[in-house]
Amino acid sequence: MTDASTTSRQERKQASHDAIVAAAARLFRERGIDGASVADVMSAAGLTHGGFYSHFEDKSALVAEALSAATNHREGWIEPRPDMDEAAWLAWIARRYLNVRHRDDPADGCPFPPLASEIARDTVASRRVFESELRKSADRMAACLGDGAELGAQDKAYAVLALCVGGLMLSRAVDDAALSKRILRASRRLAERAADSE
Amino acid sequence: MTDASTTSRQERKQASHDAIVAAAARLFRERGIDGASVADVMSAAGLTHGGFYSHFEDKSALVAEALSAATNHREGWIEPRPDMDEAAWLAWIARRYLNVRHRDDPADGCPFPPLASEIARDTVASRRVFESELRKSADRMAACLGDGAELGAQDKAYAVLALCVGGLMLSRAVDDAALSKRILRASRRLAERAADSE
DNA sequence: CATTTCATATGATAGTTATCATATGAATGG
DNA sequence: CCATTCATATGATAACTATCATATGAAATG
Repeated sequence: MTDASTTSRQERKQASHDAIVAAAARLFRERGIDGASVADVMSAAGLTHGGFYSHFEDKSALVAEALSAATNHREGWIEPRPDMDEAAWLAWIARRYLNVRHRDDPADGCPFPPLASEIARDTVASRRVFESELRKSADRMAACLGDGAELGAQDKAYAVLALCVGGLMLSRAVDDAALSKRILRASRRLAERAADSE
Repeated sequence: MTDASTTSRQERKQASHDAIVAAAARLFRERGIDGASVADVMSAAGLTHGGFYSHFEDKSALVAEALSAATNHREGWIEPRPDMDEAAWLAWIARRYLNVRHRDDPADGCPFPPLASEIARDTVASRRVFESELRKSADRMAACLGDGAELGAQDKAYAVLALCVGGLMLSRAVDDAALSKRILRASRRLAERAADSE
């Protein structure tokens, strides 16, 4: 119960915990929640399946932590750019999100598009985490936007997030590369129109 | 091999086939593809699991047919309204889609939000069907829109679809009812801005 | 150094899954 | 009517799932 020497055992457990969450964050985004089993996650974390339940209550608890970890890891994607006006910033942020590199790398990308529909059917706890992470993203985005007559900065943020999430999802669900790019580009253009030019 | 009397056997098989597809279209939208087993679907269609493989090659073939059936069933949601100008039509169509009734009834709603992310990981065949159905929706929508300077009617259609799909998905993934409504409302407002007012 | 603790591994369990094989019984076609 | 076809039911299979129980071996403690 000493304090100064936080034991190596605790540290190792924490390291395992983090490895499990990191592996889950990648696998869930890549294959979906149902598509990645507990054993898959544990093995991707370099462990065996048995120890899982000494780290998490159940799979859904892991879902919540993994979702949180994935968004925190990507927190920086919404950045203020004082050199830009609102329209330019929207064009910039939309381009940062709606592009083929992001489309083709779900494991490292935004967790909202691949996970939102499964989270919608998951536990209340998971939905609360999703909500909290979405709020954070919207707040960060709103700080870069101005209030317009019909649409406040917060509202703009939620709408632009919806557009980004939907655009990326649709671009991943079609087969034709040209159409996929078209969806990305068209969504970027509409995002710019969230700006109020007064 | 007579023609006039299309035998009752064929008719019954077709009826069963249709019942399976209809049940799948509902269940997949409600629970996701992984969330509805072949046996679940067959039982919802009033049949037992065994006969499934005399109707479909495999589960993925059913996914493709169910997706197609669901979109065809909802084909009418995109309607021309010659009495409205572009902005009014966009406000009207967005309101028709982004509302709490639709949000709370996925089994009868648009299949894109609940299925897109799973389809993105499914077979090429499924993605082709998704693409084809998305194209149909976009074409119908584009016919009600005008070409603008930066955004053609088709592009507007894809962007508005992305916004609708994303907005509905996010509104389903959060727990707080007020936030959910806010997402719907904000997305509707942004949809109106797809209009070119010249 | 002996003992206890505990993180993880190994090994079950019960349930679910997609898929296949065979049985049944009604509709067909001679 | 008898023989055949065939849509569907019943029943099996092998793989996979989340979860739990116990074993093991290294670290912590006295």
